[in-house]
Amino acid sequence: MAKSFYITTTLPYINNEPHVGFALEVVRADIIARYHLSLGEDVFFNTGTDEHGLKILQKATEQNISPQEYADKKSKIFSDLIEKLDIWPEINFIRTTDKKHIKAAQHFWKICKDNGYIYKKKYKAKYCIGCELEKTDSELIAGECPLHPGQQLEIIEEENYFFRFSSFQDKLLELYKKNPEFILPDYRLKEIYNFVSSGLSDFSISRLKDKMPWGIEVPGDKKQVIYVWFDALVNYLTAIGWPEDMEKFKKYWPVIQYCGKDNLRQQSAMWQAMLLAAGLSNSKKIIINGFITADGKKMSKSLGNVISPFTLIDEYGTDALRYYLTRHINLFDDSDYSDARFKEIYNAHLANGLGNLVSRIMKLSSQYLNQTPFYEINCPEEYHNFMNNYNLNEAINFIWQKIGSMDETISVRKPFELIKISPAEGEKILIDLVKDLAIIGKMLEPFMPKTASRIISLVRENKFPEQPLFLRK
RNA sequence: CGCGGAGUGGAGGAAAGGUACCUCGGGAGGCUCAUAACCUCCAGAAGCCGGUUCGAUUCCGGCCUCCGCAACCA
Repeated sequence: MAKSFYITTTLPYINNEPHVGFALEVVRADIIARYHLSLGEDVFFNTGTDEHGLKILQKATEQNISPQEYADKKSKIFSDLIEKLDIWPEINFIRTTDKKHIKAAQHFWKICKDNGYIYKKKYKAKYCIGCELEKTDSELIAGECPLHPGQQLEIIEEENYFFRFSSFQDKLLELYKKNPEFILPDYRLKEIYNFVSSGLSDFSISRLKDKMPWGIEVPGDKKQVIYVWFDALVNYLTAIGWPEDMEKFKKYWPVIQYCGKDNLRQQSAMWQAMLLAAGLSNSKKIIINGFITADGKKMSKSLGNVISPFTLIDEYGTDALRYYLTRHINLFDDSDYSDARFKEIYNAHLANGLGNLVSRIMKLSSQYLNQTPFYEINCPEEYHNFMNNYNLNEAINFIWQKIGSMDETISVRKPFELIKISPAEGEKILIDLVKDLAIIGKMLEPFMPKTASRIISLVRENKFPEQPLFLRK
């Protein structure tokens, strides 16, 4: 039986348009998924949308539609993006408003409750009458709401369910110690270790339905809904059939997760504690991406510098975006984006680099070789090592090094000249070049699926590309 | 001392205890298979101050500067 492989992204919250950071996450996960597919593994790849909670309710109210309508509309945009990014078509797209997920989340709650990790408690919240919203301390400046300075905050008391996060400190620390590679990169493991070491407080996992009806009802309490985080995280289980199809679940669990650095705590501490509370085994690995900044600043709606993946795809094409995200965004640290840089990279590496190389080789090949040799294409060992270690950056660097050395070979060994003087020698060089080009195509498959298949079929049919692979911009 | 990250040629990035690499840009030459593409060569760099070391840009400490995060914010 084929080895199984389960990978997921975080579910983006649908209060805003998808931005390029989510594209980064899903593209990277897709590359890993496609790579494991190419190894013949039985891959389950999950993404979707996180759709409950106050912000969604507010947005829907603003637009005068029901939260479900709002969610349907927004979720569609995300699934369209998945398609446009050329993500593996068999990806599972889960919505936290799916019936199956709602049932699973409630079931998960019950187990945690039965195991004694959920309890009811009164808790005090600060409420700003101006905003008509609860405020957390971190939102306040000098004890006042920054939007309504001088106004007294009201203290309200509310009864909520709490999760005994505090019970899991030792178990979490043990998890981190035992699995030094549980989190990538290692400094994020250190970060979360410090956080958990410093002590954990229980957190609220429900909301009063009167105040916030847009959520999954707490089992056995019609007055409360499950807090959106607690519900959303369960999707990683629901996606692979839990709890109904335990056979499927056992086949794929545990999961490899991609997430942004803002999700470190939720994914690698809270979620892991939740799994322990439900008696399930922990995730296999969590890979933490950095952020993409825009011209040096954090992307935000108020700054108006949010980069839309749709715009980039329309301008440069899907594979160009996939290339940019994997090669020119740091694997783990923050990286800056600018339009000028994207264009520069597009022209230098895709048009002048890869695209031009394909043209020059295939021109020679189609002109001088009767047919291209059929080889079984095997990727070099180094490539596999990088891919198996999730080191997409090094893997793709390796490909471009190869491209560079092939350009050099053509200039230095001049097959275009040799073929006229000494056909046998010229042919031999050409055959090697074509063969290497096929390997490039093969290695590019997970990264740039369309481009890769174009290269491979050009080689196979021994054709000169009528349209350049990447037009100069 | 809340936690963490970063300061490398004109720009953006990488690596490494001992000739600092890549891309873009600048300069010079070459080639003609190719998308005015490609190849070769040249100029140009490590925030500041200490320490460890035969030797540090790399390790350690301090300072300065920048940037995240600070949990019920999804």
